[in-house]
Order: sequence, then C-alpha cells, then structure tokens
Amino acid sequence: MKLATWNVNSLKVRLQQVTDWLELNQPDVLCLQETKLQDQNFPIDAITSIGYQAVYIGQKTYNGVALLSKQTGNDVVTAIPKLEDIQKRVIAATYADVRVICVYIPNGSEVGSEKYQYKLNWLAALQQWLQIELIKYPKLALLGDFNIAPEDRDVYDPETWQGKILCSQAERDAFNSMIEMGFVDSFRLFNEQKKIYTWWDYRMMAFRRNRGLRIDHILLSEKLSQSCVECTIDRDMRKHERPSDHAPVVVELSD
DNA sequence: ATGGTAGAGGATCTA
Repeated sequence: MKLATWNVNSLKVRLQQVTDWLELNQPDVLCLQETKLQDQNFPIDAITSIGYQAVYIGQKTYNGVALLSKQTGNDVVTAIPKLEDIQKRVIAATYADVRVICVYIPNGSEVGSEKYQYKLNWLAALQQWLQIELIKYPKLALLGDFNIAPEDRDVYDPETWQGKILCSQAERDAFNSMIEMGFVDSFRLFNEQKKIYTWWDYRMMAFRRNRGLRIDHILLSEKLSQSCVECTIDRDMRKHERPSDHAPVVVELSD
C-alpha cells in the first residue's frame, strides 16, 4: 500500500498537477491539505475521471482537506471529536485495515500569539484523539502538514529559527509526545541526513537556495512502521511551474 | 526589524 500527503495550497490552481501526479505515482491514498475550496466546488469529476475517489471537507479561502483514494474509504470522520473548531483541518477514513488520518495542523503565526495558543490547543486535542484511535486501529497512519520541524536538522538555519514558530519547544514537545505514544517518523526510518525539506517559502528564492523546513510528515503506528519499506519526498514537484510551496511525501508499505 | 511571494477575493488575511 502506498500512502502520500501533499499540501497543495489551492486545489483549484494545482488540480492538473495533482491528477498528473496521481496518474504517475498511483498511490492508494493521497492526503491533501489547503484545498481552499467549498465542498460544492470540489473538482470531483477530474478526480473520478482518472479512477480515484474523494472525500473532502472544505471552506472558503482557507484550510480544507481531502482524501483521494483508489478504494472507497470507510468510517469517514471530518473533525477531531470533542474539539470545537470551525476550521476544516482533519479528515480520516479506513482503507482495508489501515486507518488514515489527514491533518492540516495550524501554522500558529507567531510564538505567543492567539493563533499559537490555538495551535497548541489543537495539538492537545489531536493527541487525546490519537490515543483512542490507536486502540481502535493498530494500523494507523497520520499524514499531513504538521507545521512543526521536529529537530534542528529539519531546518535550514536552526539558529535563526531557534524558538520561532514551527520550531518552538512547545511545538516540538507536542510532536515528541506523538512519538512517545508509539508513532514513528517514517522518513527517519531511512534517512538521517540534514538539509532534507518538504516546504520552502515562495519568497527570497528560498527553494533555489534550499532554505526549507521539513514540516510535512507521515507518522506510522508501531504496527504499520514494521511494514514500511520506503519514505520519499518528491522534491521535484517544487521545481514545477506554479508550484505549491510544499512537496509531496510518500510511504510504501509492504503487504 | 523589515521585506520579499502566492492564493483568495476584491481590502486585507493567511502562510
């Protein structure tokens, strides 16, 4: 089974790139973030015409998540239970015996801001939910834009980013508590290198200078991590004309 | 400290 995640920063703008990417890579499930579409505008025909299905939850202008898949997902959930949140940032479904949770974790804007507090609250609610999901689904995959660079080696200039948004201790603590509950950072199963990123700011020629951060992740439950044979970042998509500022991340799981 | 770019939507807000 192949699972992938991609923050597309507007599915309307990136639709052709997404369908081309699906046809080329043939994942079983692709998690999308920042679709920025209301549900009535979701391009369902373009998705179904290439043999994929979709479940989605969106809103005007901001956020929005979707699961594109070859098979029909079961038990679709479109919010974190018990979290009051008008922002559309979560969608989950089960494919065979694998539970897939797609998240667009809040950016947080600036450490200490109202949006930062919202991010930390959101992460706390996510963790509580994950504890329950892990019991229900031993094969659990959490994919998405985490807006957290877990370690300094995931950051192009750790000194500049020290304590800043995406890198603050509280954010990293939240990431690490997910690791402590048994999730594995699939990328680090195969690659211990620095300077490998999934997001590069549009400004200041950041991509050309490889000034990026690794903030998009695929976390696998212990059970699923045992079957993981590959995790790759499709950096070349960032070279595309009118690219998303994020690259896709992909895992391959053996049967 | 500030600004640079991109997307949505039509002035700013978010990232």
